[in-house]
Amino acid sequence: MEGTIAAPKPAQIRAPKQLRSRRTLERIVAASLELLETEGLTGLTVHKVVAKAGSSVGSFYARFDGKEDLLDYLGERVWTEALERWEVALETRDWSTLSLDEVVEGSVGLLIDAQRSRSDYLKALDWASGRQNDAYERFRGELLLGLGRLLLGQRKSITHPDPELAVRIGLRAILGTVDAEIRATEDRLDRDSLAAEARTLLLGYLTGNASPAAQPIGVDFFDVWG
Amino acid sequence: MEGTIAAPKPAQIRAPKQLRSRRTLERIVAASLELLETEGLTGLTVHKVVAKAGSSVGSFYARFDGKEDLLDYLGERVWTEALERWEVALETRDWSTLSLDEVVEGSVGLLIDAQRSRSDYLKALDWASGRQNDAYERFRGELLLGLGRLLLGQRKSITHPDPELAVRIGLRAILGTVDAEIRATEDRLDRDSLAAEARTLLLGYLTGNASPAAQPIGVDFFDVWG
DNA sequence: TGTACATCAGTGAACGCGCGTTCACTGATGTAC
DNA sequence: TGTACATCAGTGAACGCGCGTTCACTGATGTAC
Repeated sequence: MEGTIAAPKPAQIRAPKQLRSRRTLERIVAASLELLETEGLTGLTVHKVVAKAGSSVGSFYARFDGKEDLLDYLGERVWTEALERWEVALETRDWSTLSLDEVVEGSVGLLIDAQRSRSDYLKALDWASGRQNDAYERFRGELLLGLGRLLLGQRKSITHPDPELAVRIGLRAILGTVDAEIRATEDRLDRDSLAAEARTLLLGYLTGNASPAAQPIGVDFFDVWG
Repeated sequence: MEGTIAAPKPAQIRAPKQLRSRRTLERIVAASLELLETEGLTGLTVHKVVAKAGSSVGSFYARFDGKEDLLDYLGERVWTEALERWEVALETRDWSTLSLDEVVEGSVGLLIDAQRSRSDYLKALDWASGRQNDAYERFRGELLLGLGRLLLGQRKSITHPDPELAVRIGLRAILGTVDAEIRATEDRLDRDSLAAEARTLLLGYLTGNASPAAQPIGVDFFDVWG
């Protein structure tokens, strides 16, 4: 729970200079994401992508140096967009006026919604590739860092002897629970129950007070994820 | 948290009938696991495997119908072995005489050691393939199921209004934390600190009593993972 | 113990497919005067 | 407005590499009498 995140990693492509080629690029990106979600990483071939996008291999290589670059670019796009939404979600509210209880509730909600909104991509690319995860790790790092700061803002209310450690462990625990629920194929807990349990868990760990949720703040308030 | 796990899935190969070919098979398995850990799933090709194993493609296809079968077989081997160790670990002790506190401590230790011992394989194959995870999911399911039963054996000490749910969520949270720690490349928490925090977290969630670890049972007691 | 035969095990050159990538070419858009 | 030229965009046949897989063959081990 320190400094900033690893290297930026450009993910550079030859930028389109006309509207026409920008559209082609967008079609290629869209086709790639679709293929990733339907057929997984193995099904993602350059030929299939350009066929689905109604383009051609030549056009593809006019933008990207190779397939590798496509993967980088996709990750970059998906996660920077997620990051933007995330920042909006954080800035929407003045967290300093809230109690720890409320911060926990808000954090848990944000975390759940953020992960849920990317679950398709997660399943397709990140849980499946094991290499192209840089952008995701960065996003995940930002989530944990941002929420960690929020929670540590309520430091006086945290009774755990090592608040930094507690926040780090506690957030990871919740993130793990959320990921597991998202991956689950059956008996999936609905969002609000999940949020309530995660809140109880985190609050109990931080303060030693695990009383069940008093009065939910209202979950939709935090919902900025399509 | 119910019934038993999905379909068995045979992962059948043409069994060796002489010592010589059994040895060859073992060399192929060992070489595959090594390649998986050093070069990842992409680096695992039949030619490389047999070269590293000091065998030949013909020998390979005498055992396996194809590469797909190798993956199945590897997963089967790794996780059934893990499962056997796991069962030994469970049966080593009479859990019914322990308090909830002790059961939590023991469970947490088992979970951590089980996951840590497989972390290389997890990184190489399961977090990287996204398809061959059946065997791992089965193992993971057994972990959660077995520990869930243990914890629910102390049902009276659990104050959470829905003990089944609490156990399920709580265990997933810990598993998530452990996975995250294993994946971490820097600032990795040492095993005992991780165990202590996980214990506090789980116990607090289940009972509302998050007092820091009174007296560790002795972590080595549960250590059956090389 | 020896001989004949069947089965098991191992070898590596060869094949073919699919993939990523290149390239010579045509067409569209922008710019200079 | 028109003409000439440069740059951008797009096309798809072709190439070559690496991979999974096959196959004809040699050698080792087991079995029957």
